Amino acid sequence: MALQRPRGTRDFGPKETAERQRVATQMRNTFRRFGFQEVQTPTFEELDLFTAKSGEGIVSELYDFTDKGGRHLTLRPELTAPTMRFYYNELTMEPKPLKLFYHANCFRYDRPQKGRYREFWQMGCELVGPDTPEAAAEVVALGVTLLRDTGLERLDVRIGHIGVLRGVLRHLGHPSADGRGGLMRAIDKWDEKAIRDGLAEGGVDASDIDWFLSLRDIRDLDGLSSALARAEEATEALTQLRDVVRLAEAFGVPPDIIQIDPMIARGLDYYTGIVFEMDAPALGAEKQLLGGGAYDLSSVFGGEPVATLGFGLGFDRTLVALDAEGKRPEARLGIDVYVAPIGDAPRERAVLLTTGLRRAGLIAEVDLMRRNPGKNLKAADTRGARYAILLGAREVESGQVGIKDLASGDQVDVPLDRVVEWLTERLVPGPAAEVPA
RNA sequence: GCCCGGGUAGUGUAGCCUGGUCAACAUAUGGGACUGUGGAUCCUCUGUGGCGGGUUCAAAUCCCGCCCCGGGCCCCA
Repeated sequence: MALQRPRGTRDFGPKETAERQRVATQMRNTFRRFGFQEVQTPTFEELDLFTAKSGEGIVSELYDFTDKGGRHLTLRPELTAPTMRFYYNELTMEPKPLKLFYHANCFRYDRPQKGRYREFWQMGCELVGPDTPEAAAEVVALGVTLLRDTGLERLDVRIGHIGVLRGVLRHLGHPSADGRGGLMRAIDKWDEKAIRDGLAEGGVDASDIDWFLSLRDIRDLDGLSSALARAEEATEALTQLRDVVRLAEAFGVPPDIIQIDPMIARGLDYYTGIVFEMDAPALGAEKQLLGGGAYDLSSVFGGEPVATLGFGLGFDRTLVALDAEGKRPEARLGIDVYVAPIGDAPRERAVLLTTGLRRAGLIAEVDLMRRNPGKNLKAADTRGARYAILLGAREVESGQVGIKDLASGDQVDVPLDRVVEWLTERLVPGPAAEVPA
């Protein structure tokens, strides 16, 4: 084959498409139960949208291009920036809280790995307006509910607050206390050497550096409070973090899966408060499923500052995690009924019958290949049909057709004008009818 | 960008180390026979070495480059 699909992209067959669709539908329903509404934005955007948000450095990982009008564009690498662009363009006067979610394909020029593709699907949401612990807690709970409702059992949730980290740095007199620059990245990756170097450059003495490094191992709120008693600069953020965790439990998050992680920095400049990440321990190197927090992109868009919370979720990776746990839904692609004419004479009658079945809402197929009865039964079986209808000249004559239950092999005669009724009674709701929309 | 392992009909495998007797087996699909239930059975067509180069009398087999897949590093807005 000379023509191949591009690296890092995938084709999805009927079965896989149905399975993905089913998980997606499940997730959409969860978003809706939390009061979020789905939006769509363009597949490509102005290049500047993403460089303004994330810096020039990201261009090497973008599918950017120049169109025939000389515009610098790029396929979207993520959906937060487009959604917030949409907000600042057209939605600023919508009633608050504004709850938006999305599910769409994104593109990054990366080295493909397990659960990581050049074209991938992201789900996510933005909650615009409220700056309260309830809002943050609801978003965290939404993320957890979303993943657990798919059937995923093992999930690690780590939650922190940028203000805690910044408060500590301010307490230590470090100039990166606004949360910018290489030190934050070193903390996010927890590169001890780089952290030591970074803190020392900022004039932090050795004993304080050791104290800072020791904070990472504290994974509960009480322990953190006593450890940070000396750093008043972090107190307010710590109080907020405590409120959010408490409320998240009230919003339905099982208490035992939350870990406090004061050192989540998300490697980004625009986070302002609560930050969180969720991992599937069943996965290897690419185990992070979801990440988000409270942020402010108003400077990028030049609009009024507005409190915003959101997260992005790797949809493909979530499916890999479900596979790893053996929880991926099995899609059934079967049809309800297969109509097999016997001989050429009743062919049109068979088509008319099929039309009637379809109008009644059944998934019905009729033989298109003029097979003999034996081959047709096999074909019906291959297509996963629950029933086959045998319709020959004799049946047309007597006004009865044979309906064969393909699982049991039992066959009964049913009057032609009662076929739809007979099948509908037995098939709705049947397994084949559960095939997701 | 780096390291490791792979790539044989649509699918699943065998052969590779030790070059020739090799392109095979299963299954699936298409066509046909059996003339109305044969979901069977039988016959049969099609289809294969990722791509390119090298070594050799001879390459699926050995060597090199590239492409793609998988695992890991880096990155991950």
